[in-house]
Order: sequence, then C-alpha cells, then structure tokens
Amino acid sequence: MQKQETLTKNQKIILDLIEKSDQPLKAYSILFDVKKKGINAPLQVYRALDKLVKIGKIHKIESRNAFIACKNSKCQIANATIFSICESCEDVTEIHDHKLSEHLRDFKDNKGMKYNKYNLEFFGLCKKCV
Amino acid sequence: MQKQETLTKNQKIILDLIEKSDQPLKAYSILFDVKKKGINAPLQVYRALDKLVKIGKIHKIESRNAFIACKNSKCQIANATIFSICESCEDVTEIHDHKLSEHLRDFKDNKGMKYNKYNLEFFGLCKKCV
DNA sequence: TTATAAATGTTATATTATTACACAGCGTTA
DNA sequence: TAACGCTGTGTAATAATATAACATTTATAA
Repeated sequence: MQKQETLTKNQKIILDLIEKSDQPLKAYSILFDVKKKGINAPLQVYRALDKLVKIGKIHKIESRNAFIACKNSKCQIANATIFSICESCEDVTEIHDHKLSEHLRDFKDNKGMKYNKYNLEFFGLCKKCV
Repeated sequence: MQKQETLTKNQKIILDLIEKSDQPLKAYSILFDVKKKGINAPLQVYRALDKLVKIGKIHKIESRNAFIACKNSKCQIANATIFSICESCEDVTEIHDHKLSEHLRDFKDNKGMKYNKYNLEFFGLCKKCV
C-alpha cells in the first residue's frame, strides 16, 4: 500500500480543477479559474502544480506547457508518461500500454546513464481530425 | 535522394551556432550570440528555429525549451526523436536505438489515431553525476 | 518544546514566445 | 511584362510562461 499524501488547501483546489477537465489546463488558465477561491498569484499555482506532479497526481505535457490529471488509480506512474496529442484539435490522451511501457522501462543506453523517468509524446491526427 | 534545402542567411547563421555546440542552446542565448551578425530580434531567431526544426536540422528539447543539432547525416528523423537528459548536469544526448525506434514507429493505439511524429525524453543521472 | 521542513502570500521580475505590420526577393503564369 | 502567391526579413510591441526573494505560518519530527 502506498502512503496517502495529504494535500493542502491550494493543492486540493487546483487538483480538483484539473481532475474535472479531461483535457490539459495551462497554469494561467488555472490561475484565472481559482482566483475566486483566493489564489491570487502565479507562484501559488506553480507551487501546487510542482507538488502534484511530484506525487504523480498530474502530469505535465511538456510540448504544450499544460497539466492533465493522472487517471491511473495507483498514481505510481509520475515517472513514466506516454501521451498522444492531436495536432489539429489538441486533444490529449494518456496512453497505458503495458508492452510499450515495459520496453521503455527496460531501455538501457550504452552511456551508463541511470534513468528514473521518461516522457513520451506522440503527435498526429485523431479520428475526428483525419 | 532527399531534396537539399537551401538555407537563408539567418537560418545558416543560427544553424552554424547550434551545430558548434554539442549541448542544447536556448533561443535567447542564441539571440545574444548572433547580435553581432545583425540578428536583432527574438522573432528572427524563432523563425529560423522553426524552419530548422521543420526540415530536421535541429530538434527541440521540449522539457528544456532548448534546441540541439541533429547529428544524423540523413536528417530524416525530425519526426522521431529520443533524448537522454541528465537532471543534475543537464547534459543532453540524442539516442539512436534501432530497436526502440522501430517499436515506437510501429506503435498503434486503440483510438484509431494516425501518428506522424513522436518525442521521447529520458531523465536520470549520467555517469559523471551518479 | 524546539527545530525543521513544507506551504503560504505578496511583489517584482525573468524567461520564453507571438502578433501585427510593412516590405523585399523569387518563381510562376497569364 | 505585370500580377500573383509564397517565403523570408526587419522592427516594435506585447503576450504567455515561469521564477526569485522575502516575510510569515503551519505541520511534522526529534
């Protein structure tokens, strides 16, 4: 069993918001939305986001500077993310593919580097946009 | 045979600079370096970078907002990049791993999405920083 | 209880990237 | 040749993303 992190007020507010969206949210759009809850400054948002990323509740879509909730109930995959991104409608989906994950997890380069994390983003056109 | 792109003056200046560095460069550090060559504004840099990325001469390290030259002589892999990034010294290396590339290229999700590109970033500690 | 770490609130600022506009060069084609 | 589309240039202004620095508070551990 995994230790259940206790979230603080700001962290909860921001996680709630991100979890309600099935698409990634940007930091300043989050800020706009939580102003009514008393969160006034970018740094308050970024601090909460950092923490939520660290504990695996959300992921950052690096190519989009946006944050999406992790739907995986185990919340153990903060260090191993795979996304598909439609370049037309910008729809983002997290991919859970056992075989591919295994492959990436087991990857060893010839430089003797020790990996603890990876992020993979696939780009293309979704069914609607083809 | 691949059509040989002819680069413009700005594109050449900026590609030269990036190729001389074995590590990624950031747009504003590039701007600083090319001011003596008459490139004065961020937009001039970003425009050249966009083009160079598009034709596969350089890649963007998304998690670092930085650009690195593609050492692959074929310059055909603009759409398929794998990097290893040391989180301590920030050393970045492009990875050419046939088997892994094949795996990624052949990946099909179950959403019917049509992929034309992917970007994979591995994070960890390099030999020096372990 | 002390002290240590983690989070907060605020202001200011740094960094990264784009919009908008005027114009130049080049190949096509009518 | 002229008219057109396309790509690139130069410049100014501004938008969008992210962090530094500081004072204070809360939670956790020793």
